[in-house]
Amino acid sequence: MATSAAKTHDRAMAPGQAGSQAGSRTRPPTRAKGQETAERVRKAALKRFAASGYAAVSMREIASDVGVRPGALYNHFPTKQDILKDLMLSHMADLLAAWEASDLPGETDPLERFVRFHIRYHLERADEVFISYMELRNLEPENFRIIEAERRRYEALLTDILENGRSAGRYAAEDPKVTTRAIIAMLTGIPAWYREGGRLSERDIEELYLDLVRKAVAPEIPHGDRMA
Amino acid sequence: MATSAAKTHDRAMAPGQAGSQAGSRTRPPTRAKGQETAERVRKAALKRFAASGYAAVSMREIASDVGVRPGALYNHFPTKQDILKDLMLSHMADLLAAWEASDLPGETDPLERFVRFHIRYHLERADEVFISYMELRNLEPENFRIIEAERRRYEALLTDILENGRSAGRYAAEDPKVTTRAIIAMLTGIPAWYREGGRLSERDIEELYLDLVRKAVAPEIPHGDRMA
Amino acid sequence: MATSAAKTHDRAMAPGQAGSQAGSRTRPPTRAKGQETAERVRKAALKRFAASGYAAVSMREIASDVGVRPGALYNHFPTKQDILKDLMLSHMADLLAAWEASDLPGETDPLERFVRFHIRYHLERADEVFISYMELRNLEPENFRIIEAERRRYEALLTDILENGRSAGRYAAEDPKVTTRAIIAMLTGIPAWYREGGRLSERDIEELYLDLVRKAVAPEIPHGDRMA
Amino acid sequence: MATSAAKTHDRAMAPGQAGSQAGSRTRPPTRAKGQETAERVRKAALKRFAASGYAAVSMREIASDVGVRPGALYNHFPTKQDILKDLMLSHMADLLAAWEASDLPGETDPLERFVRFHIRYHLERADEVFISYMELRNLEPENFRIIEAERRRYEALLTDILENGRSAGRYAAEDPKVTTRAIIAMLTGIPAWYREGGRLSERDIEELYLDLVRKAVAPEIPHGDRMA
DNA sequence: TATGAATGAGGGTTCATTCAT
DNA sequence: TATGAATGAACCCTCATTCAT
Repeated sequence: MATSAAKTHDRAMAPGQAGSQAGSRTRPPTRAKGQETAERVRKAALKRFAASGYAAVSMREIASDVGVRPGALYNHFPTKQDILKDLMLSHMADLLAAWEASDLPGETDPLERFVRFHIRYHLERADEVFISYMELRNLEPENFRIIEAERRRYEALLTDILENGRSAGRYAAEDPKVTTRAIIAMLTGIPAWYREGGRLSERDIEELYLDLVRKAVAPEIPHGDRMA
Repeated sequence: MATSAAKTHDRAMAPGQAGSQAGSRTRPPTRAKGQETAERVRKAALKRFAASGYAAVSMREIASDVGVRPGALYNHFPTKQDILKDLMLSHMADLLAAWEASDLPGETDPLERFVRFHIRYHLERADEVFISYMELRNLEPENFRIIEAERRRYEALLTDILENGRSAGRYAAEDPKVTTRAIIAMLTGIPAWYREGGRLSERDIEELYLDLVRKAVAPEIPHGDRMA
Repeated sequence: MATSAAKTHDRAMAPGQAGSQAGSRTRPPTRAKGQETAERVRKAALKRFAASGYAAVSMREIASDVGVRPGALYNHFPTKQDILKDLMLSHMADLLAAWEASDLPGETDPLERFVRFHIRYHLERADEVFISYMELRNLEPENFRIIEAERRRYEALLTDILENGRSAGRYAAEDPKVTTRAIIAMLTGIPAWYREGGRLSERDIEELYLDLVRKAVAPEIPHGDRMA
Repeated sequence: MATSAAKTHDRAMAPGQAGSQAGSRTRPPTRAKGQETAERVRKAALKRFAASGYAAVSMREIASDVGVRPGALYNHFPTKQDILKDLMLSHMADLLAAWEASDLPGETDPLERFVRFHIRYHLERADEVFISYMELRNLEPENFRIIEAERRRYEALLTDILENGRSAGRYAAEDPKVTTRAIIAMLTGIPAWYREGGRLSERDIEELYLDLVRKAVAPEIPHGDRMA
């Protein structure tokens, strides 16, 4: 599946990303054991940040989850902030890479592709998504800028789709930028309430939201039933 | 205006609510000076919580904003958690009261009324709205339950509208509960990016989102232009 | 005695000094109990810094000496550095104030007055003197500048004496600035080895050093006994 | 030059000394590369200790200066304390060896020889001298005793000179031990303020201090100009 | 109603050192 | 001989909160 490829890709990139943060006291782990520990740190921090919020999570808690003393974390990440940065950067990189790799077979409408991709990815990676929205304000300014740029890149994908669709007469989003935000907000809200095993399957959700989105940007308003 | 009536109402209730929580060690302040201080605490906490998140804000910061020593805060709120609870409870009470009071003149379609009300209220009270979404996880369980109940009451307003509209054949939301969440997520996302004085006025936003919502729940898809 | 007056003076000044360090989170203690604690902190820190050096002393140790939890220290001094600064500033202020107040009865020669004053004061306040020489490098740059200026003021006292004495033909210090440093280094070295109750009394020391200093700056070398 | 011979001598002895300290877990390095690294460690530690003080310098900083990971330091010195001990022992050995080797041509007065030697050596090896005075208290008791013994040996050189000179009627130091300390304190203070390229050359300093010392211990006080 | 002073817990981070590789 | 990874202790400091005044 697309996203698992992305996951592999991401982890393959990670050392490069970490290496690019010049001046940090902590080199990225190079030995197998260190790489494993670093990955466990990422996973523990992700879970904790998603559950309690960055500010409410202590390095001691993360260390305890990982099964290591607090000081050992600093062999892998120079600061707590860097763990957050790493998680958010990886997430955005994964997300964009997964989009590139997502070529749902038999689908031709790009809007449908985007909606399905977004829902699936966001349900699958709920924690990453969650902290990427919630912890933006806990990023230091420079990190914030980087993440914001990635986010805009992602949103531009949908804006392009809407604009192209409008030129082609397929959709009628009056203001593609606003519509982009509206659709993304709508879709991104799903993981906040969706629970597996509930009344609706993931596919049900996809269909329902796809229908809402399609109609919202449909080129024409049906005959006599405008409201008000 | 509707909301100012609500505000009065809310403030009148708030001490009573606080007093009713069993075990509260702090008497509600009764003198004018104390009420003023309490209000300044609420305002300072609101700004800070919205800007940095509950966990990242210290009582010292709030006290400093208010112009008082930390210890003095405890004459007005028994704990930091109670400040958060107070803000969120007031917000939900205000929101529902404002809805009751909102009778936009000349409007007849309830969905339009809801959309316009929600956008206006959420842009006007962006900080309250923001913390009400962001700080849910920092509420103690009982407080969380109370807030969640209020939130569901508010969402039920829209669900009812959608269900009634469907019965009447005016809208065609296949799954009104899901559609409610979709619409509310969409609308609630606005304050995250909307800036006064930007390209679009608040009224422009209202029209654009109203159009999206109307079409999304429109009863029929026009003739031959389905996507794909 | 001169120095006890100075001590009183110093403590009377201290709040003013502390108050002048704008922006610090910690106000100088205002209530009697707080003033007492602050004084105990100063004393404990002085002893510890003199014994082990600033860098090797922990706030925990100071707190423990004072009989208080570490956090309580921060009600009196914003940082560890501020304790050091306070000690060194007070010392220099005390020293200069004590010089002003030192009017040894019956003495007329200013060089003698200086030598006796310096030896007495430095033996009496050995800890303050010691940290003022040893911990200069642990002062933050601005604090360092302040202390250095005070030190130069003190040294200038002796330089003036030597220059005036040279004009008057009483002494023959060829280079009064260098001679100042030489004399002060010589005298300041005393507390490093002098122990009360040893072979020599404090007065013995005074006489011995006074003799060395007098001869060193004596205007003429006696007849034929130059060395070499 | 005298001191470079001493330097060679010292370095030749140092490993042996280190090896002779019972219980040392670290074999003295035998291969060329290790010896080089050990020397770089000494140099880096010397600079850092002189600049910031033993307690304020971390093994990580030293390792970083050397271009090596902290763990590698322990191949050369068993503990941080041993680096300090090594530096101070070497310094004292060097100093005494340099004195032995110092036979300034044409000089006959031993006091002049001592003064010139001391000033030159202390200006040339300012860092070693500095830490040997400043870091005494950071030596473990046994190391302290060793260093103190060496220091007394050095001071005894001057005391002997003064005593012999007094017997011979050349000088008149009333209390040779006190005078020794006075002179050494005076001379040792020079590197604290002397800067190359300043108003005075090293030779100027020598002459000025030599003059002060000579007069201070001159056998007679010139006729009528006693002070007071 | 507010303050100054304290507590006890815990925050992120650094430390000297060890040791398998 | 050097490294990467870990330990366990300690670092300075901040926290929410209490309480006598």
